[in-house]
Amino acid sequence: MNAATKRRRDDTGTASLRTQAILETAAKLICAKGYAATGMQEIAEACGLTKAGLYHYIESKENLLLAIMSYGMDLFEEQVLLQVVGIEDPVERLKACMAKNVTLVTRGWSKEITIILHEHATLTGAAGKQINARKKRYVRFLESSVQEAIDRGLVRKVDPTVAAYAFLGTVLWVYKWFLPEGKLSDEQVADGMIDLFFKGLEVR
Amino acid sequence: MNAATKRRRDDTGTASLRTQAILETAAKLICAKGYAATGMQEIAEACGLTKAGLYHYIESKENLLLAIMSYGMDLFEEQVLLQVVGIEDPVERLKACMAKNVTLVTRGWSKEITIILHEHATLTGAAGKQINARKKRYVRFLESSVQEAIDRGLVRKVDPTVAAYAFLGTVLWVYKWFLPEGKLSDEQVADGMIDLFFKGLEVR
Amino acid sequence: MNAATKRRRDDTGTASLRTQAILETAAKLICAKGYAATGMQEIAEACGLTKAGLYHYIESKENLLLAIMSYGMDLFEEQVLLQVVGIEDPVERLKACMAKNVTLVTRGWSKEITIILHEHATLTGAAGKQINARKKRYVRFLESSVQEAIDRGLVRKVDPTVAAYAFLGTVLWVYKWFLPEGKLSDEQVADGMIDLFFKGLEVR
Amino acid sequence: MNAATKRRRDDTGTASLRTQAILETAAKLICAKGYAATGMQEIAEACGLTKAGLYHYIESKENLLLAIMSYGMDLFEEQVLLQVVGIEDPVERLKACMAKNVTLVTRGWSKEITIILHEHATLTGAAGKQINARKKRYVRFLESSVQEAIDRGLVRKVDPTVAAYAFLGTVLWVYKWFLPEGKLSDEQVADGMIDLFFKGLEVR
DNA sequence: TATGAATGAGGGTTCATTCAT
DNA sequence: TATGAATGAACCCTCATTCAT
Repeated sequence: MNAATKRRRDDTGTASLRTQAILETAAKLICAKGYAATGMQEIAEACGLTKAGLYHYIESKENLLLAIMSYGMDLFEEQVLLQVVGIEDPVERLKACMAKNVTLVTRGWSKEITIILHEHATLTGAAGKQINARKKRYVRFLESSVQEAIDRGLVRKVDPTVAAYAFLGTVLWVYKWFLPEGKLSDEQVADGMIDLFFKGLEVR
Repeated sequence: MNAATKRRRDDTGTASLRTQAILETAAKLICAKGYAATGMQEIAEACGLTKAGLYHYIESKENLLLAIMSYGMDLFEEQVLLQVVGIEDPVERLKACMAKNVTLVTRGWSKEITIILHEHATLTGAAGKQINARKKRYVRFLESSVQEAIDRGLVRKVDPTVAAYAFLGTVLWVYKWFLPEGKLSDEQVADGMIDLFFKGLEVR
Repeated sequence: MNAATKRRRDDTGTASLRTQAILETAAKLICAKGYAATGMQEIAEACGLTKAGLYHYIESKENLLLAIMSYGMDLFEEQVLLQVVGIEDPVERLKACMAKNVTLVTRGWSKEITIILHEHATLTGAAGKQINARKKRYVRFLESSVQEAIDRGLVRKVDPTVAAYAFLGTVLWVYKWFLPEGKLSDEQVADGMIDLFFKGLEVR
Repeated sequence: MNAATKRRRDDTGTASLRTQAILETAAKLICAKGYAATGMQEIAEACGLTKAGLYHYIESKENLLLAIMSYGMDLFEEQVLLQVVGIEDPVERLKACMAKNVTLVTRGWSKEITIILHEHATLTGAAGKQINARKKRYVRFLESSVQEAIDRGLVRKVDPTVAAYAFLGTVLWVYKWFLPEGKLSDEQVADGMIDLFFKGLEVR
């Protein structure tokens, strides 16, 4: 129960400023090169530390990834879920959610989100379960919002699971191709996708 | 530059039967564990070869991945693109394309497709460009089909690029969550997604 | 079931000539500096190999120690136990055993024996159990020989366990102080200890 | 060369109360896991200190081992040698010595003794010489006691060196196998060994 | 075609130790 | 006295690759 332990992390909870900076740096690298292809050496150097020095702030490489992903999930929940759960109309809720979600992915802000998406099978064991549980919660939220909309007669009778995953695919695939300097602005993408997802491609 | 090299493959062209079998085996492993996490040792063993023996059939690990991906693209083009390019009605063409594409992902057939999707940033340099060019061709095909449908007044005026990537997200994200033994059959997923993508979520 | 596995070791069984040489070299180093203080680097260098090359012959450092100890136990059983188990008179048997045992320790032959004695608590888990079981067999052999001698009225009524461990202490402690070039020859030590152990220190 | 150093210890001389407690704690760990396998981190933690804090009390890990061993030798000399040097009859002296020595090893009291015995080759250089010199003194004491007994006609004519090392082997090997909760009490072991060593195994 | 042997580079991690505060 | 931060060196081990046979 010494000070070091206290200040560092309470298991993926809040971290010291320095630790936060390290997570940030590590996320940038892992996002760019992939988890497996990014060495601790490299991360340490990017942090202005030696490999050994880096280990004052993290427990292991795996744990570092978990911390990054946890932070990413925090970010997502704060910037997406928390912003929309209060919306009463389930269709408006889903539309707002899609907008927030696309923006989160398109804005350069969040390498963490990209990492969560790309390294979806990297973490195994307890750590993997921890992250997957939080992802699952999002799927459930989407499913139940769709179901609620169906019950209210606001949307057509579709399978909520298929709809949820179609929603996610539409929104998250973006990380694979979107370029901030490309011909499409993030708003164009968000608006276009909402329009498509809710109104469909075909003429009415 | 020995005889073996000459006979082997003309760089992602047709391969000998034995080489084909090796690609198959390697794909299974890489699909299951990821490229970086799959060792040459492991691959060699699974092929009933020693590491050194394996190198008679492939040039390098990177090249092996390229070969797998190229084969995956062949497969995709043969089983998806080739089946639908002939369809005159652009909407029917896109619907058939989506059906074929979802099926390709859901059916266990093609670990190669999964690898192409997951390792989308692993290959760098010339090899990466080669694959990306073929992917781009698919995007262009989707975009122009959408544009054609718009021109004919069959679908609403949407941004063809956004539509193409929404199409892709909807269809390809499936590899991240679909389980063959899950509660949804592959047909349910394909039909559900076509329905959603073309008719939209909201009531008309 | 490839050739490599076949030729190498059938789990601490017979080893290839090269492997034998490596065990020999490693034993010399570990004997001199202790297991924990001897690096794989060092061992590899002494074998004229790189670290990576060394790993073609061994599985791990722990396994290397196990192999050395197993070989030492083989040596011991062959040069001590096997030579004396056939002797009918239990007292003569124990005397011969002591002679052989002292010689084994004093002769420079066997760094392996020294390692077994010194690193008696280093190996844990299954490997440790394996070696300990063989040691225990030796203790049992001594105990039952003593008991047999008591039953025949050849030796005084003493606790066989105490006698067995006194025997072992007398004989094995030698490894801690004996120097081949010292003032005492190995025969003097062996004879002196047999005399002492069986006749006792005090005048009769 | 700060104030702390000055006050601390005059190299294996008397230590402050706090230092004593640290030696005690460190000895417990080193005894249980071995010198090489015990980390400074671990020791510091067990002392309720950080690694850096620990270094206010010790100079180095090697020096810590020396201090423990020195303290062990103090203990031994006080509890064994000092208790028996005054005994006039050399045979009684040796018997008492054996009794005290066995007890010292069997009683859990002294991890330090176990460390001295087990890590007999760990300390090198000046530190190693220092401890070995004290050990040698014990051997000389045993040798001369035996010689004295021979001169007085109390024991048979044996080589005093062999007798001394047989004595030590008998008595010290105990640390390798004795368990406080085993079937033999420490008194049984001590009595049995004295009986054996002085009267011999064979019937008279 | 296929092998065992071998390697250089690097993997993540831990070590005892130092030092400004 | 005691700390957190930091380090260089070393830890055991695995990697993709090469090459004589």
